[in-house]
Amino acid sequence: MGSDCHHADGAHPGLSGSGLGRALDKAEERCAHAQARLTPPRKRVLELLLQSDGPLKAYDLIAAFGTEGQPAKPPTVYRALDFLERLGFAHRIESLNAYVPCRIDGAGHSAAFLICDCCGAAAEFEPDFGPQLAAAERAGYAVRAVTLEARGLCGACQPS
Amino acid sequence: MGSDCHHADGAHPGLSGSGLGRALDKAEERCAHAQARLTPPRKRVLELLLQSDGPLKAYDLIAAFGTEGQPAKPPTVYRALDFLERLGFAHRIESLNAYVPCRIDGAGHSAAFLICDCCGAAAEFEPDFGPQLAAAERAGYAVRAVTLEARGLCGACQPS
DNA sequence: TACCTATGTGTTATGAGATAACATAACACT
DNA sequence: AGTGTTATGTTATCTCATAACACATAGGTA
Repeated sequence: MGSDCHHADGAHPGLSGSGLGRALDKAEERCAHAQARLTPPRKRVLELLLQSDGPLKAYDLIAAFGTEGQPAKPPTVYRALDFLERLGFAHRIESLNAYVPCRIDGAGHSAAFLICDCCGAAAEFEPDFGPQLAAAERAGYAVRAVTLEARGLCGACQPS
Repeated sequence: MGSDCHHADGAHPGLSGSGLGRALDKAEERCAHAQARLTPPRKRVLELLLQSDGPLKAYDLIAAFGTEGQPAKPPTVYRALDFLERLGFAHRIESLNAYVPCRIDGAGHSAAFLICDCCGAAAEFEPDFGPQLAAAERAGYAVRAVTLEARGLCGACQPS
């Protein structure tokens, strides 16, 4: 689980029990608003992401998908991930080939992460893309989504 | 190269002739300074990147590597790319699984791109990561490298 | 010179990540 | 019920990237 080092994991702890239930209920609600369906495979993948303490690889999700230990087929999970990303419930962390649930309410399609190269934690933070969007506008680009990934060491993993 | 659409390619044009030679000479020089060696495979990969009009996939480089049409072996190219990234001569664009030569003098290990989802152009721009670095500091992270990728449409590909 | 150690290269094989293509099923509207 | 649309199941395959090990070359140093 995201912990390749001896340090405390500075990441978001996974949800469980009623916290998890509430998060899934909220997702259902948001889907209803958006005329989208949180079908069983989609819900299952979201649940796995929410339960996790850190970024999950697609094949981790595939392996963990079945409740009796049977894995999913890759397209099942990749389709669910597409959906969850489209609706802003999850983000792909490109530099990790991994996925996390969105931690920021209504963050749309943009996201920013602080990624610890030691413990694997990926902390999502509120993106302020002001200067970058200004630069894009100057260049005549119409920006649809922005992702930022900062690699380094989290507080717990720094030499001190 | 990089043009999947009917629009003009807004990207950097590839270098050739003396422009290419000058860029490679400059790279040699920077290597000498850094006590690093721009060996033949490394130079060849850099040359291919510089010649291209747009981002190149690793396997494009592998295919184009040999001057008589023989491909390289994957590790040859991946090692050269590692080197070029380490020295700041090239960047990997994560959301494209592709590589570009660095267009910004002495940009270090951080980079920002405007990526056109229509024509595939990837324009590097001068990153101003002020707000993000401030946020990282508040969170106690020691940031080593930042990459930003903005997806959208370049000027030429917008509906108008 | 002869040796040693770092670093870089060549080669085979394989592991990880993602998608194409097509059949079937469920929904939602009339 | 009939029809269009959206989602799922399934097989196979494609693309991307690295492990592991043998060999070669550069540069330092006794």
